[in-house]
Amino acid sequence: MHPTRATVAASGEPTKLGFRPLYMQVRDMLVQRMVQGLWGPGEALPSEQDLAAELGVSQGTVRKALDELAAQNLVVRRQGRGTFVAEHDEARILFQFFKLVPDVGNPCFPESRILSAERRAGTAEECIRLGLVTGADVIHVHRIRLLQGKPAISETVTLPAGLFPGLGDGDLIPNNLYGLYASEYGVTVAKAVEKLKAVLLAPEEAEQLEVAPGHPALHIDRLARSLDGSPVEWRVSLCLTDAFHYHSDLT
Amino acid sequence: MHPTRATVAASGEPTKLGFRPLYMQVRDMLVQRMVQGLWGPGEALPSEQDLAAELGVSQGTVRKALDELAAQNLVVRRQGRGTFVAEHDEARILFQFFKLVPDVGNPCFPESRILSAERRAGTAEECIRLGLVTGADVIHVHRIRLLQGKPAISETVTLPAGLFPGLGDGDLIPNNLYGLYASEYGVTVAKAVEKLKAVLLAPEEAEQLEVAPGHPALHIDRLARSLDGSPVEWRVSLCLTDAFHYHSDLT
DNA sequence: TAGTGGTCTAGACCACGAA
DNA sequence: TCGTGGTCTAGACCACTAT
Repeated sequence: MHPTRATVAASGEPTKLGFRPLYMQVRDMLVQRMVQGLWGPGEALPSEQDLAAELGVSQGTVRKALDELAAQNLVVRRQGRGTFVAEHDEARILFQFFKLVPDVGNPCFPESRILSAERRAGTAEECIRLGLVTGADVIHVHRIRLLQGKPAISETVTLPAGLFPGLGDGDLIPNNLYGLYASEYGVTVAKAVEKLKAVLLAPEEAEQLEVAPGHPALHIDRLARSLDGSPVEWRVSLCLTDAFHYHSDLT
Repeated sequence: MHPTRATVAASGEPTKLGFRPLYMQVRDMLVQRMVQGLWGPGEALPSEQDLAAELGVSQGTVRKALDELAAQNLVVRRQGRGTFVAEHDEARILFQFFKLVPDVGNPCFPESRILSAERRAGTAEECIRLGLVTGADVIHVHRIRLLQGKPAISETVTLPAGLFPGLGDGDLIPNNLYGLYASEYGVTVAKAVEKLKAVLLAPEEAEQLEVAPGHPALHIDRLARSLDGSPVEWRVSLCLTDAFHYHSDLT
């Protein structure tokens, strides 16, 4: 049925050195198809049996690939229904990407008040962080985010303009940006890295957040990456942590 | 070979309602044995074949159980050698439990300077956080931790005295506390939850960290839990984040 | 009832590490 | 050389969902 080492999708060479386990090849191919937008967020993937037949591997191998994708939150498996591409709905954002929760009460999604949105040449730092050539165009958004009705976060978002044509040109900018990236531009935020520091607010920042200058705030520097690992968004947030805290699970 | 639903370890009932998949039962039993100290940190577990034979399940079922434990960092699998109970060596602490890293350079383990260590009745808050009855004895340690040779963290650690008899009574308190808990008291820290806030340092705290009062600092409140989920340690850290940051992976 | 993912088994061969 | 975990297969039955 199979040679000693089958290679999915017949990449040509007999894969002597540098071969990879079949299930990893299957996993990578499935990711590739998601990147290409073959299946959009919320859509069902083919069944394990169908994928196995198409790729010429056993169902167990497809299953192991899908299990890994599920562990990375890239797909959601539902018994009796199928396997679906993960969506960036508010529930997922809340449990995966938004770590600021009230000291008392349940996690909640912040409202947004846009202060500015523009397209311009990126600064040196912006281009480096986003992996762009110096001087490439970026989209820059500044907004205040409210929790429990009060200003809690001053947030600046910087995006590669090439990935998001037309974003912010008069359009409304929705509260849930990752959902917009996915639905309008086919860009899926798959993971992010955050760097946290404690800082003092400058007068301007303090005014936006309606506290006194010199008030302490949590400074969060986040770089979000897409399915293929390329930088998609650089986001810097200044968070008031008087009634909230950043939740971190060490497992 | 097996009834419709085998139950590992013959817990008596035929497991009608509330039965659990075999691999979960196997996983829980393995955790139970680690809790009991049957295999100490760093020791090898029996091979998959041996465990399968002993428990009367297939090797695949044991494997799935072990894979889950490996995903939780409770065991480490090494091809060709065996499966080992995870240790709290500095490498693991560094990648799993110590998230404060230099802005430039590699993560490093902090040195410690003990300021106080005492055994006393716990405060109301301490007893609540640790799940103890009001007024139970706790061990309280206060130390300054140094990174790159300079004070960076003021840390207070509170433990249930009952779990750690004799700790701090003249003994040296090592740098790596989780290693001590495991090796001397058979208590394995398996996971923890942290709450982060930005605060201003009070005069006394500032003096200990050799900065000016009112300097911003990252306030980290950590509750660590053992294999069975019971609270083991409450730790509050005040961290200078001028040259360091807290690293958080969102995956 | 049909189709999906979830569990469990049995057996084969491979890659790695230690003796 | 042997024993370990790692990969892959094939097939069975179960639980859940939709129709």
